[in-house]
Amino acid sequence: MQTDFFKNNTLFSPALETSFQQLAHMAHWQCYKKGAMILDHRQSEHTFLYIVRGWIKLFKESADGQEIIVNLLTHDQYCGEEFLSYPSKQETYQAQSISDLDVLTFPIRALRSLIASDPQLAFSFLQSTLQKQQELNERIEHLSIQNAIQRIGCYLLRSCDDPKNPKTSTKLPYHKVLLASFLGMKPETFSRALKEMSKQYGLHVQGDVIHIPDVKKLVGFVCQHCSKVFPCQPSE
Amino acid sequence: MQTDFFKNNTLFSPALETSFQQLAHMAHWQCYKKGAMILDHRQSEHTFLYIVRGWIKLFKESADGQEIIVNLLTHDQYCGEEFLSYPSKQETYQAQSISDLDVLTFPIRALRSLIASDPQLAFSFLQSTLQKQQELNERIEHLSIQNAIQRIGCYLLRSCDDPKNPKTSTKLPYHKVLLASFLGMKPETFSRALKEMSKQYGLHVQGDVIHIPDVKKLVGFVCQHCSKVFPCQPSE
DNA sequence: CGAAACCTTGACAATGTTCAATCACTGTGG
DNA sequence: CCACAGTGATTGAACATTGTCAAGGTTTCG
Repeated sequence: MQTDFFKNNTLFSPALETSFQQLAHMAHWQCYKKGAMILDHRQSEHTFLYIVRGWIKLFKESADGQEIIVNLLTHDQYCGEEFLSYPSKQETYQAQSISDLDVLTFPIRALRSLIASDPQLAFSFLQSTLQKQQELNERIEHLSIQNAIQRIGCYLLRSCDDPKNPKTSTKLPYHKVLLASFLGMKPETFSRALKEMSKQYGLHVQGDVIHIPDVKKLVGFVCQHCSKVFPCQPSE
Repeated sequence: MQTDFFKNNTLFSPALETSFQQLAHMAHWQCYKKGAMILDHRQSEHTFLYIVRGWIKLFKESADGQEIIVNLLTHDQYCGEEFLSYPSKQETYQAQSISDLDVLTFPIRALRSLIASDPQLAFSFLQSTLQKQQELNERIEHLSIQNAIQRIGCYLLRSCDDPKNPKTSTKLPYHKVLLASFLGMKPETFSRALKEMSKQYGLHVQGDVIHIPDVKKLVGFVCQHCSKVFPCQPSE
């Protein structure tokens, strides 16, 4: 494994010069096909996973056997950082690829000691974690106060190709079932909400490609209960 | 300000010996009455706030003027850590005391440079942030899959006096309106849910004191969709 | 004491879920 | 290449949950 990858990466590049060799040494590059199990509960506890290409699904099972989607992650996102804290009372999960996938895996213990010895790397992880925390706070806000249509609309607006254009479009990166679950609703609700949005806001849905002909109109409904207004600047 | 406080504190105690003086120097001890405004948007961006005694409410306003509860925090919890990242794209908020209150305030810039220079303190903040992240993940899980009764039940079970006892009780630390909003529901829904829980699970509600006569029975309903079972160990 | 905030309740509307049926799409083996 | 199984997506109807609005009771605090 080359050190170049780490030197050109937002998360790792602030590290001390001496740390790059160690990172390159502990990381393992792995490739998977779509649908492969990447981590089980036991493995997740010992693995920091950095995604280079593709998508993964993090999930758990509820007491009554339902699958709970924890997160959906893509390139330059990662998971397992929670196990850097020690002793860890964090929850484990399972990871599965939902597309062809390239990842880097790091043994958590080795990464933990490196971070503890490299203040610059520690600070970079802290910054990145705070950023992630912000995203979680947004998800909580949305689940608390937005209805299904608003949550979907918010997702579409944030993932659209050209936010500045008055009309734009976007392509869902994975199945609607997954997205529905990630947004905290049932697939049927998701389907009906999309249909309703077509009627109300002229959305054009063709498979996984969605065209938004009037961004402003959609924003007017989607962002009304939120603390921010698209393109998601604080509303005050 | 004495250094003793920091040396006996989970978050700060791992710091380098030389950092304690600086912490003591930059921190300001402040006391407020119930209902005081602690931080406005502008101030929140520059302040790390550590609560010594009492409760605060963090909140924002939505585009349509509703109050959004971001968090409710009490002693040994803190806010403002998100502004340690720099340049910060984090969202600001307002803070108000909801009880008599003692806090420590830190100017964020000074704290940021101290953390950047003290690897042990940086690592401690990273650990603490990861812990907080875990809690946010739990809130998301609960908002996604639990109904109103389950969310309330989960809150009551986690805050009850004696989790091991088959019967126990708890006292709400603040108004029901706040708790309802924190749990993502309307006050009316909260009120009706408590009533329903009295009927179904024998809860006895007297003002802000709630008695749970049969913990096991309540757990059977509350924890069924969750990935953990009371006292909140992973269910697998 | 009286005002204001908090809390509860009822009637009703809006939203979301469940269950079952159907259709569309994809990949596999004959 | 086609038949077919399996998954994903949509739809309808019945139902459950939550929100809204209005009214009235209760508590708190100056």
